[in-house]
Amino acid sequence: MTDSKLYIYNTLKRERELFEPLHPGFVGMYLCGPTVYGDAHLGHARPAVTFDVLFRYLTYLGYKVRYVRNITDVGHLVNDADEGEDKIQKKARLEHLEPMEVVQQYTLAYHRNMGQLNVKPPSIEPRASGHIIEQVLMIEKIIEHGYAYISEGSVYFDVKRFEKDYPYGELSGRVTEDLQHNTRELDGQSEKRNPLDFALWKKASPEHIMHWPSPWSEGFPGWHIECSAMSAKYLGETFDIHGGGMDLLFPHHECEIAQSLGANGKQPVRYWMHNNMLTINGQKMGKSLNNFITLDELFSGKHSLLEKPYSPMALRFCMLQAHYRSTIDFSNKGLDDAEKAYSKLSDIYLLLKDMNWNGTTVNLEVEKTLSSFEQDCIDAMNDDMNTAIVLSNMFKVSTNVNIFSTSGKTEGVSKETFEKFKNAYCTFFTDILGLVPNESAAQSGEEFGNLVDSLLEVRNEAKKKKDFTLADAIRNVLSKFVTLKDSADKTSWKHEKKK
RNA sequence: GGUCCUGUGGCCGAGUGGCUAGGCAGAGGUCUGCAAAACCUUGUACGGCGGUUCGAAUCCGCCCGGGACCUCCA
Repeated sequence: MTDSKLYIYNTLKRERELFEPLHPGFVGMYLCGPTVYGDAHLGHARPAVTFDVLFRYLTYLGYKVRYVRNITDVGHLVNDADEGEDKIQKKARLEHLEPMEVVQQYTLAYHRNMGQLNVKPPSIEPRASGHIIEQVLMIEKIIEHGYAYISEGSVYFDVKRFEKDYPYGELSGRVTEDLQHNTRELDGQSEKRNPLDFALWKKASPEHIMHWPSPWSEGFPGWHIECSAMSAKYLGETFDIHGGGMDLLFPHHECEIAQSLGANGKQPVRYWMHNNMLTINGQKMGKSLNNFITLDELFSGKHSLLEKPYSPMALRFCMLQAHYRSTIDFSNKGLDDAEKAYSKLSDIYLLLKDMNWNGTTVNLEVEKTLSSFEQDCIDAMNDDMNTAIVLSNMFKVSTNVNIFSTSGKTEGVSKETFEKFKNAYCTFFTDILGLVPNESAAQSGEEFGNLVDSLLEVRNEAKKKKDFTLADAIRNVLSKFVTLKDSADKTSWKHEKKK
């Protein structure tokens, strides 16, 4: 357990594996990013936060990490009713905007939301539309190697042919024979030799606005090729970590593997990582179910299912409290709990940040608790990124910090251990888990702070004179804006957004 | 229908063949003019039925419930 090496669950192997990067000291990771045809919703937040924490942790471990997260701004079908119309094109028509205008608008919105969640920007954020050439070149290679065929100006991946040389379905545990029976009729099916074949390039129908020239037709790339082409370009034909939601396991990631093997003859990814999905009040989130919550709606509280606005950090915390491979159920109660719990750890952070060692004795138990804190957190992260245990460790030490704070003495701990612990707590809170401390007095603005302090002076005067009616009246007024904490000698306060 | 995951105390949510998860809520107490905050104490849970084992909530089988994917989806 304390062997202090990172183990991650590899979907390909279906077990935890020791993480060893291809090139010592360097890590290449790729995450399937958003399709920018609509507002970012709760579902976008999960992989973004999950792999943000991984990115941060790998960096903390000393790796030089290149993190690539794409923006999908071409292709992708909506559903049967849309007859294969390009998502982005459809939206553009509805809003009478240029497709790239829509892309820009939602890309900026996505970035804004990610910023609110304190998700770090990736090292490279490539766009599918900017890598048409790379995709065409990759398709050509696949054709050359005999794993794809041209049909009516479109190019399809030949799964049957591919299966003669490589296994297909390993990642998702699919057996092609079973899939045959369960495949539905889709647009363009007649052009395919086999229902399992998937498009690498699609000829654009006349009403398609977004299309590019290619050796086969004016058209657009297939649904899966962009990730293969862009990950290979920036991370190499084989790289370390590929992440995404479990829903992308099949067909998306399966197809990525097939394409890369077909083009380069190499397994593209060494560790496949998949975050689980989320539900709303126990139900799958989906537009048709009317429980689809965008991040803007969550942060503003403007959604019929929400009782109040929830802060980005409440959401982030909520996700960190669960393991990334478990489903998370969102509810007002769950978010309320997360908000309170987060606020508690945030208070501890703020107290600790400005605390200096001034102890006189060493208590074995306190010393032990605080000295093992850092290693306990590292062990938890090393165990397939168990952020829930990290948070649990943080709660365990919160009592110690509160006692230090109320007593004004860091009693029971050696200076060395205290410094190490303080540093570890702050590092894990902000740098690794990526939490931003709650708005403190200092951040509320000087004037606001002065006003509160002045009122508290009056209240303390009143208290001295035992005029509790006045003192309580002031407290009642203030409690609409801040939370007061009376201690023996002074009253501290915390700015909090009230319901 | 096929493939796979899952069922933990009031709620959320880790974990796991014998040793404390944690949070929220609740109860009692300390402090306090009162309250809040903080601190102390308190809960003996692992869907059901069998099996393996010295020992299972943890492994196996069956049953029941929930979910995901198989079609764009994070």
